[in-house]
Order: sequence, then C-alpha cells, then structure tokens
Amino acid sequence: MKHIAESTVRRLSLYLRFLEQSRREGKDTISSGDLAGLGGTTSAQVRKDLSFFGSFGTRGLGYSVSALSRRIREILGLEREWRVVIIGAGKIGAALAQYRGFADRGYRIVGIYDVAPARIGVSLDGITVRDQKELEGDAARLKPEIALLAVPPTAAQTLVERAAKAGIRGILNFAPAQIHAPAGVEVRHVDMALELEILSYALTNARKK
Amino acid sequence: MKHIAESTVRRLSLYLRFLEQSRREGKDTISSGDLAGLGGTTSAQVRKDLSFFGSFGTRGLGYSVSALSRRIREILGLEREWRVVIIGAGKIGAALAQYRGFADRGYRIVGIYDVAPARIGVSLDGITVRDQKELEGDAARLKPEIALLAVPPTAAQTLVERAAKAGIRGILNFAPAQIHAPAGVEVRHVDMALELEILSYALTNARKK
DNA sequence: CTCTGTGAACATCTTCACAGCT
DNA sequence: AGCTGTGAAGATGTTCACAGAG
Repeated sequence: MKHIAESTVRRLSLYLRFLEQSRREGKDTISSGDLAGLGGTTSAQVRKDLSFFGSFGTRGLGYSVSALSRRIREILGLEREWRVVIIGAGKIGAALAQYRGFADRGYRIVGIYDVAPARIGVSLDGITVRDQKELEGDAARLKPEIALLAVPPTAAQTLVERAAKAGIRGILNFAPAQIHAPAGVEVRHVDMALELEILSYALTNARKK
Repeated sequence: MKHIAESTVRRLSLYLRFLEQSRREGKDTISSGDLAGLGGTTSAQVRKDLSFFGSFGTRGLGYSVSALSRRIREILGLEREWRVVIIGAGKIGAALAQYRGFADRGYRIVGIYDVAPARIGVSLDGITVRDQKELEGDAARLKPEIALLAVPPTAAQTLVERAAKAGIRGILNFAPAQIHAPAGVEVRHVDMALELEILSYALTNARKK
C-alpha cells in the first residue's frame, strides 16, 4: 500500500469519533460534508482521506455509519485488543492507568512499573505496581505490545531499550526527551510542555492571521 | 511578519531544549548540524527555521548558545510569566498541577477549578481547588491567560466559553472532544487516545516503510 | 439532482546547492 | 576551510472541479 500521511491517519481517528457520536444519535448514513463539518475540514479532504483505503460510500447518499466505523476501526487496528504496560507510576502514570479513553478503545493495561520502592506494591486501578527490573521477566506472561512511558526525561532512553527487550513494539512517550527508537520499535511523543509553548507562541504573535 | 508553519514552531521549541542541554554541557557555540543531529532533522531545516526570524549565526562558526536560546525564548513568548489555571481537578488535572515541565518554563498555576463538591476545597500542589462557578469572578484577581482543560468531553465546550468570559486567550484541551473556539481564543489539543490510535495504526500497518 | 471518487491544479513544506561571510 | 543564509527545485499535502453512480 502507498504511504499514508500522518495527518490522514489523525483525521481518520477523528472521523471515527464523529461516526460513533452519529451512531448514538441514531443516524444511519452520513455525508462527507457532515463529517467535515464536525471535524473542521472540507468534504473533499474527507473523501480524499477515505479514498486511500477504498471506496465505501454510495453516490448520492453518503456513507453507512456502521460500515464506515467498522472499516476505520479495521484500518487503525482497533478491532483487536492491545496489551499495554505503563512505565512510571508517578502522577502522570497513575492518571493514565485510570484514563477511560484507553479502555474504551480496546487498550488493556496489563502491567505498571516503577523504580521507587515507595510505589512498588501499591495498587493502581486494580493493578499492582511492579519493579521496573521485572519488565523483561514478565514479558512472557504479559505479552505487552505497547508501553506508555511516563518517567523523568533522563530515564526515558534506558527504559525504551528495556521495553524493546521485553518485546514491546510501540511506545507512547510522555517524557520531554528526544529518544532514539530501537529498530522495529515505533515511538510517538505526547509533549505537553511543547504544546504549551506552541500555544504561547500563538498568543505572543497573535496579530498575524 | 509572514506566517510561520506550526512545524517550524514545534522544532524551535525542541531546539531550545537542546540549547539548554548544550549550555549545561558548557558549550558556547553550536552549529546547525549539531542541532539537527540532536533533533532528528537536517542542518538545512534548522537554518531555514531560524532564518524566518532573522540571522543570528556566524558564518564559519555557528550559533552562540546563549544568544540563540534567548532569541528563541523571545520568539516563543517565554521571556514572560504566563498565568495559568487548571480546569478539572481529576487525575489528569492533578497530574498537570504538579508537572515540573510547566513551572520550569515560566507557566505559573494560579488557580484550579472543578465542579465536584468532593474536590472543591482540597489543596493540590499548594493551590486550593475552587468551584468552577468562581472562574469568572476570580478573573479580576487572578488575571488568568491560559487554561489547561482537563474535564470530561461533554463538559469541554461549556468550559471553553466560561474560560473565554474570564478573559482567557489560550486553551490547551486534554479532553477528547472537538471544541469550537470563541473569537480571539486559541485552542490546542493534547489527545492521548488519538496518539495511541496513530500508534496502533503504525503497528498494524508496519510493513510499508 | 445529490453526493462520491479522483485526476489535475495549487499551496505548503523540505531539501538542495551554492554564494558569501568569518 | 567551515558554516550560515537563501533562492530554486523537489516532495508532500490540500483544494478544486467535474465525471459518473445512484
């Protein structure tokens, strides 16, 4: 398959939300224009995004809400359950452990790890925090696929490598650190401080529009 | 000034981190190639990014670490203190309240709000959580400029409007909800579930590279 | 007549390549 | 010689506009 732009995948994920909302509202079909209105893009953009994966619409009518939802879930890999571990049981790790948005989408937290003795043994959202050293050893039992990395920036790189050894193939990094991804491991960043800086840039330079 | 791409601003923010790291390591000057290496781009990209704002390098030598840091802080609006309120004192709001990365960059938390009686009156990181209803009334005293919105998706839109009435001009939204920004208010999103979906897309479609 | 699917036009962002300081 | 600053070329992403299906 041709390479798909990240911006397209991001919008697909948004479309899925709108589709689920539409389903709750009892709609059976939805047009590219409707989807665009909900998401702040254009109908052409919606159609182009979907066209990369096939043609699932009906001319003159629009898209079947349920069929398109199913197809997008399939494209994004949401038809299966993902086994996720949280590395770092500080405030952010703890918040992630109970975040509803993950469970709702089939991401199942199977383990939580930390280094601090004070945190090890504590139960977070029904899961006992274990020592980071156990990560590799636990791998055979837990079969983790994705890690949410919520540790101090200085520890991030080491833990990425440990996660890779535990067989983890995808990492969502919350630490404000640039990390080198081992081969075969996909790393994405959620960088709150950076987003806030982009926001203050926008506020500081607000009369350019 | 010409319009600057968001990707450029994002990289600027990264360059600043590398510059601060270089400063700690005692470096006085740094070349575009060095900066590129740390950030995973190219030297041409670094020079182009900086060129939008002027020319601060010395040919044959590179950039002064301290001068460039200062200039980027200025561009991003980090030379001043920003007054920030957190709306939503659940797990995520609480984690944001104590997040070091914000304080380090001059973002000062001046208030925390929630609706739940159980949370109102509690102290988080030295700040007492107040009723959301007080937001507008507190505005004259607190002069908030930025809000971190960490509430359930259904409540997000209402609170954006309340924040706008309190004089807030920038909102960093953590709720997985598409929100309509009132005029003059800049809204950015940190959407963890969405990032995780982009990750699972990448893992599901991993043999395309 | 409505709404999709898609090449072609356009706009934006990145990389190249080199002139010009130091 | 080393490294910046920048037009020009190239790549990538978005919008237009219309043929064609229902």
